Amino acid sequence: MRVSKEQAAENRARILAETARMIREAGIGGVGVDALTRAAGLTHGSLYSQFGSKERLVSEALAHALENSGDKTRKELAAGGSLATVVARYLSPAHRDAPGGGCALAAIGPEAARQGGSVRRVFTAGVKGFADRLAAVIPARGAQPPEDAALATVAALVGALILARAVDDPELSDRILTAATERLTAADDTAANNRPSR
Amino acid sequence: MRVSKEQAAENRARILAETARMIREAGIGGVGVDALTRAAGLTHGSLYSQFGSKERLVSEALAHALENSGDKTRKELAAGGSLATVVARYLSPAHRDAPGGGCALAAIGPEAARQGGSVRRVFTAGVKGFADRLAAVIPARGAQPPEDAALATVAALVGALILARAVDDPELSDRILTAATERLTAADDTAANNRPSR
DNA sequence: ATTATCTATAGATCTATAGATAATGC
DNA sequence: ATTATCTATAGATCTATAGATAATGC
Repeated sequence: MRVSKEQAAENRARILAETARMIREAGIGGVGVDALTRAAGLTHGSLYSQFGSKERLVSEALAHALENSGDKTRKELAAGGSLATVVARYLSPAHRDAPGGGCALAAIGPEAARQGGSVRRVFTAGVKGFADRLAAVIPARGAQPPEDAALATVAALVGALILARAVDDPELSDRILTAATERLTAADDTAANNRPSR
Repeated sequence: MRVSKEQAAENRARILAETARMIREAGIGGVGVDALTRAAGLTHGSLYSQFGSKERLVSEALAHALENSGDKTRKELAAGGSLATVVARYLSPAHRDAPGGGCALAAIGPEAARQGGSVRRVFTAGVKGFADRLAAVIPARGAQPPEDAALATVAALVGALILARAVDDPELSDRILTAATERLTAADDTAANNRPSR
C-alpha cells in the first residue's frame, strides 16, 4: 500500500515523535521496533525502508528530542529568563514526573555511553548545546571561565534529575531537587558575596 | 551434580561479583542471565535455585557494588581524606574509564527508575549512604544544611561522571570532569570568602 | 534424603530481510 | 514505474521452569 509523499512524511514525523517519547520513558533497550512503529500506527517492516536500522531511527529521534529541549531553554532565555529560571524548570517535580517529554540527556544518560557512533555523536552535541546556552547567562564565579561553569551546571542538573527519578522515597526525591536548585542558584549569591556589600 | 556448602557459597559470591561488574558495564537490560552465570562458570539454570529471578540477583549484586563503593569512601575519609579527596577520585579519568568497578549510581542511573521495587530500594539506600558520608565532611556554605549540600554534591558527581562517559569527544569529557571537580571543591573557597580575610 | 547444578525446552520477544501489495506520480 | 507499507518469516536471544543427575551431609 503506497501512500502520498505528504502522508509518508507525516508517518515519518510520527515515528520520530513517538520514538523520542518512548526511548525517554523506557530507555533505548527498553522498547522494540515493533512497539515504536505500532505507536505511530504502522508495522515494524516500514521502519526499515524509512530508517534502515533501529539505531538510525533512535539517533534521529534523540536529535529531535534534544532540539525540542534546546528550543525550550532558548525561548526561556530570550523572554528575559535567567539561569535561575532554567534551573527551576529543569529541577521541577513536573519535569521529574514526565520523562517522556523532558531532557533526553537525563533519560538515557549511561545508556548513551554504550550506543553506536551516531547516538553518541548526537548526545555529545546535546551536551555542548545545553552548556553553550547556559554559558551565556551564567554569573562569573572565581577563576572558572563561564564555559566550564556551564558544563559543571549541566552535569549537576542531569545528575539531580536522574537521582530524583530513581529513588523510591518521594521526600528524598523532592529534597534532591530543592538542594540542587539552591546549590546552583546560590552561585549568584557567591558572586555577590565576593563584592563589597552595598 | 551437587556441590559442597562452601563451594556453593563460593559460586554464589562469584555470580554476585560478576553480576555487579557486568550490570555496571552493560546495564541491567544489557546482560542476560546466561551471560551472568556463564561468567561465573555456571549455567543459567543454577541461578534460579539460588536467587529465584534475575531481578533478585540484580538487586543483591547492586547492593554488593554499592557496599564496595561505600567502603572505598569510608576508608578514604577515615585515613584523613577531605571532600576534595573523594571528589578527585570520583571524577578521575580512571573511574570514568572503569565503570565495571565504579559507582553503580552513575552506571545504571535512569535504568534504576524503571526497575522493580527491590532494585529501587537498594538504589535509594545507596544515594542516602553516599550523601550521609559526604555530609560529615562537607564545609558549611550559606544557609544550606550540610545534608542538603551533600545531596547536591552527590547529584553533581553522578551527573558529571555520566556525561563524561557518554560524550564521544575525549577533550570535552576531560573538561566535564575538571570543571565539576573545580566547582565542587571551590565550595571551600566560598566559605573562606565569606569570612574576613586574615 | 537433600540439594546445587545441569540439560532440555517452552514461550516471548527482538532485529532484520524478502517478497507481495497497492496507490502515487510520472 | 516507483515506492511506502504490510505480511511472513528467519534466526537470535531472553527469562523461566521441569526434571534428571550426582555428590554432600545426615
